[in-house]
Amino acid sequence: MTGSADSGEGRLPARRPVTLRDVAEAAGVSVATASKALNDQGRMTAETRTRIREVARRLGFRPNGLAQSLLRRRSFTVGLLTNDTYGRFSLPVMAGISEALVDAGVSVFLCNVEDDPRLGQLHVEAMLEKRVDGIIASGKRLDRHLPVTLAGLGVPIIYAFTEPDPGSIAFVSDDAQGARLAVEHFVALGRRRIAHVTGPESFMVVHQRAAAWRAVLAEHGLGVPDGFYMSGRWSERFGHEAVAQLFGGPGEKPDAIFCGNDQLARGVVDALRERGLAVPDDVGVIGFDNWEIVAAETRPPLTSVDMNLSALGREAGLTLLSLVDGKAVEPGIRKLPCRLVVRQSCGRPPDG
Amino acid sequence: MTGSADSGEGRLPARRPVTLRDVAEAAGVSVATASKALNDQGRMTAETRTRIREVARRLGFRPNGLAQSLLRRRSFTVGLLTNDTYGRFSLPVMAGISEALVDAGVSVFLCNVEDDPRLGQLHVEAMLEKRVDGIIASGKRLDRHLPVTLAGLGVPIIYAFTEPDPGSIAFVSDDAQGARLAVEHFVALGRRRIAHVTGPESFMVVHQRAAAWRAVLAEHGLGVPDGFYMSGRWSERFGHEAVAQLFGGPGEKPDAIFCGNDQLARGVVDALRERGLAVPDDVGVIGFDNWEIVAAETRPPLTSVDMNLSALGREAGLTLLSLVDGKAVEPGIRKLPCRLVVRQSCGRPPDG
DNA sequence: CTGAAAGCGCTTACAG
DNA sequence: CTGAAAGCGCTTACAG
Repeated sequence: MTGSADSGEGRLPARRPVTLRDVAEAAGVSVATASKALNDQGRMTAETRTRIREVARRLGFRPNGLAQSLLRRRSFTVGLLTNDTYGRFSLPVMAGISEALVDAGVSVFLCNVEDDPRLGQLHVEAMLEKRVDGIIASGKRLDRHLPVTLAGLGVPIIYAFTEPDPGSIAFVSDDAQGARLAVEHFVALGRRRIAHVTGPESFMVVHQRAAAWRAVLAEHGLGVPDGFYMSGRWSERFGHEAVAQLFGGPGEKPDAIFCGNDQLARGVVDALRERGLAVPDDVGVIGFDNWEIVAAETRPPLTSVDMNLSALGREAGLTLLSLVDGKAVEPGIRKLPCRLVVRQSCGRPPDG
Repeated sequence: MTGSADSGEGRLPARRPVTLRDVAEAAGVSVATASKALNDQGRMTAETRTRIREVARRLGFRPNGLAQSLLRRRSFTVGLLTNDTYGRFSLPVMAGISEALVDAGVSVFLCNVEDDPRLGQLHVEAMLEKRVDGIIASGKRLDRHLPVTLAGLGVPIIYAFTEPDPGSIAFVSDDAQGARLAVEHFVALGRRRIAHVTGPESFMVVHQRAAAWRAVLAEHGLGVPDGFYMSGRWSERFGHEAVAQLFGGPGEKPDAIFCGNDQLARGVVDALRERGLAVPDDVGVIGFDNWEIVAAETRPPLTSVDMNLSALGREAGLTLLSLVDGKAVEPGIRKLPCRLVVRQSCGRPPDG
């Protein structure tokens, strides 16, 4: 049969997309009727409806979302502002957001603003002109602003890991709870001299995690010997330096080290091994971030606190959707729980 | 002065955006005139034009991009399909693409398809409905397809690090050239027994880099002793295993090791140190990828081949823009050059 | 120099 | 049961 319609027709790039009008003409009805047939609106004979649908299918009709959006005053797009394109934090968050939204037919504009106000401005302008239904501002730290002003834009906004405007909604992991998980795990394993090696004190999370570490120790009647708290850089190198200090001098030595991130933990584990100390038998180590590629390659593989970033992204996405739908959402900072991923660096249970 | 217009007016989220009609009414002209005034079209007294502009500015008018796009048949959006959201390859590529496009007023839809055909389908549908001007398909390997069919979509497409459809345009780094850079650097440094430790042979790049390594050696009259080529996994662990084999048995020992990625190189460097071999004095090491966070923390810091991913992304973005503008672009696979980032693991020049 | 009209591709009351 | 009309917010010939 010649002329039979197959989905391969029309591979020329320059062709005009088929419009509703094309469908209507081919089916011998008005555009209005065609529209209603395809959207399950109005009343018409089942026969007419299926015939129109059949024609639409055959022609490869795909409604123009631009026209629909104009009418509905809803673009089914949201903007994702981020300053962490190279980093590993935003990624799982972005994946979670995207996953939550794609099923609602909502697409995400990726707006990498780094720390450049010009880029921020540019992207915000573009988003607004494209009439995004909402914005997610995603960063690396709750205590730092993105290089943009988002207040009073007239668009729903959700913040994730970045400083929110007053009265808005922000998502962040519960760092204190995450840290408790790690330290309590050590305690349950029978460790009694638990040190903490972490990043610079200019980071809010450094204080939150350290406070939780101290609190758990206190709750169990454990002390913090001099030098058991070490704040420095977020680097393997500082992990090495910390071990040199912790084990180099006189005084009490730790039997466990809770680290502020996985890179520190990696440095700590390597340094311990180089000193002839066994991990976890002599010293247990737990990291933070559960950065798979570091945690899994550490020898032994690293136990680490996972911030559930992609679940957090999903939550953020769904909450934005609620906001867009006009639902009322309580403002404030929502702290989502972390989980401990146990590998081999922390030690086995006493009865294991 | 009461009623003076300030940019802070209207912070209520539910307010209607101001339209061109609002501007026209406020300025006492027709919408047509208002449009022309703002777009520098048509002829009118300079006075009228500036007055209209002033009104628009005062009202905070921002043209509705949806309406403009409908008319222009150009949405000023492109879709970025990727299956590497968690990985480190797509990121710099995405950043480069985004950077190239933002200045042209083009926004990027982030479409994470992982390896799921359902997700692929979903995102392609969404992009098509939203009338993207073009698509960039970005992956991890030129020898693997994304889980989507992109042929015959009627939209310009650029491929980056993923298998292109026949007759289309793809960007990828020049792996052979990158490998040559590394091996020639070793040769220039006076190394004569250069081994190659790399990933699985199921990867096309493994063959391309290995061939270049062999070619450079041959050009300099250098041989490949038995066991100097080791193909395994892309992991630190395999780096360790490789060193154990290279230095554990009898036979000739390498004075340089070119590694297929930075994780391998990291494993190799660590293993060499553990054996008491000095890097770079006894054995030079060069990695591939220039994954900053690994390369910089290796002791000593790793010399590595950089694929210039973000420049590649920029090229891909600009090329897509040309296609969208209807310019003819030669199809084929474009290989973009790598560069060698010299740190300390490869050794200093003989005269250094 | 300015405005009325038509139209981008669709949807939604409202008639008939 | 189906269609004509109005309209989303804009732009662009075309009149005047």
